[in-house]
Amino acid sequence: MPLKDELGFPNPIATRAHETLLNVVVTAAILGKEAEKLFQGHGLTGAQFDILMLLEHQTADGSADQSTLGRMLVVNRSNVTGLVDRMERDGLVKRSADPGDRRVNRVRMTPKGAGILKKAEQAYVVRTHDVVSSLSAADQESLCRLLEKVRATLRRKPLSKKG
Amino acid sequence: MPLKDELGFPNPIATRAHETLLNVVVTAAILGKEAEKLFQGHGLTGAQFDILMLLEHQTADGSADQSTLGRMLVVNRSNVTGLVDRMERDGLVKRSADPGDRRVNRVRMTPKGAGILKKAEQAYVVRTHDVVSSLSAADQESLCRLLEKVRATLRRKPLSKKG
DNA sequence: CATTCATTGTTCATAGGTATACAATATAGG
DNA sequence: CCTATATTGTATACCTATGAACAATGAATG
Repeated sequence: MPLKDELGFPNPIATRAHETLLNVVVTAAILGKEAEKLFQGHGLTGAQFDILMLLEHQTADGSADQSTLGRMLVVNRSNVTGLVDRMERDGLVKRSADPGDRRVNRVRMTPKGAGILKKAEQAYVVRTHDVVSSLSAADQESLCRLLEKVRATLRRKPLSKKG
Repeated sequence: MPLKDELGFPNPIATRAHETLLNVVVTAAILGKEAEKLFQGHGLTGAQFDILMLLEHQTADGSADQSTLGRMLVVNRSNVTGLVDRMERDGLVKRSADPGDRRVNRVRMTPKGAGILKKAEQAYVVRTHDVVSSLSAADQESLCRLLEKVRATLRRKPLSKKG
C-alpha cells in the first residue's frame, strides 16, 4: 500500500523525493513505537535497551563513558546524563569513576540490568527476524545500501554548506 | 561506509536483520535532525512544519480537526493538543469551533503561518532534492517499495499476536 | 611553568512523544 | 426516549531529545 493511503492522505505526495524521505521517517517511527511496546513487557524503554545493548556488545570490558555512548547512539551527551540517571535509579547500570580521567564516568551494567537485557534481547531477536522476514537477504542488502547512500550524501552536503 | 563504522562500533552488528532495522532508524534520526536545523532558520520545528504541510496540501478546505492531524502524523492525539497550543501561541494557526460537532476543534493556518510555510517549504524542496540526489529514480522506487514491505509485515504481524 | 584550547558531564529551558484517565458530546440500538 | 458505546479534546505524569551555558579537568603549546 502506498504511503499516501497508509497515512490517510486525500491527495498525492507532491514529489518523489519527499515521498522517499517520508517513507524512511514514517517507517522508523512505526518501528520505534513497535519496539517500545516490546520492551515495555521487560520493564525497559527503547533508549534503555539501546544503552544496555551497547554496553553488552560494543565495549571492550563492558563499560563505556557517557560521551562515547552518546556518539554511538547519535544523541547529545546531555541526553545521556538523564538516561543514565533514570537507569541508575532503576538499578540497571551504575556509574563509577575512571581511574585515568577524572572528568569521566564509566557506565556499567548491574547484574539486574544484564538479566533484563538477556530476556529483552531474546524477544527482540525473534521479533526483528519476524519483521524483516518479508525481505530476502538480497532485499535487506539493497535496503541497507540505499540508506547508506542517503547518509553518505548528507555527510557530503551538510546543511551549513548548501541549505 | 557500513553503519558499524559510521556509529563508531568496535564490533560487527550481530545479525543482518538487526543491521537492517538499525539502518532505517538511524537514517531517519539523522534526517530528522537535519530537517530540524533547516526549519530552525524559519522559526519552525519539524513537527510544526509537518502540521502546516498537512493543512496546506492534505485538507479539502485548509482546515482539519486535531484527531485527523494526529492520524496523518501517526502520533497520539494528546500530542496534537500541545503542538497546536504552541503553534497557536506563536500565531501560526488558530482553532475554531466546528459547526457540526461541538467536540471538534478545526485547526487552520493564519496568514503568518502560511507565509512562513511558503518560505520553509521552498527551502525544504531544494534540500530534499539535494539529499536524495544520489539515488536514481529507480533507486528511490526500490527504497520506497522495500520500506512499504516492512510496514506491511508489521501490520500483518502486530506485536499482540506474536511478540 | 603558564596559557590556551578541547572535552566531560551536568543543569536549565523548551519541545516532541506516549499512556492513561476524564468530561463533553455523538451515535447506535433497544 | 434512553441507554450503551465511541469519539474528541484535554490534563497529567513520564520519557526522550536538543541547545546553551557552566565548572572541572585534560592536553597541547609557547
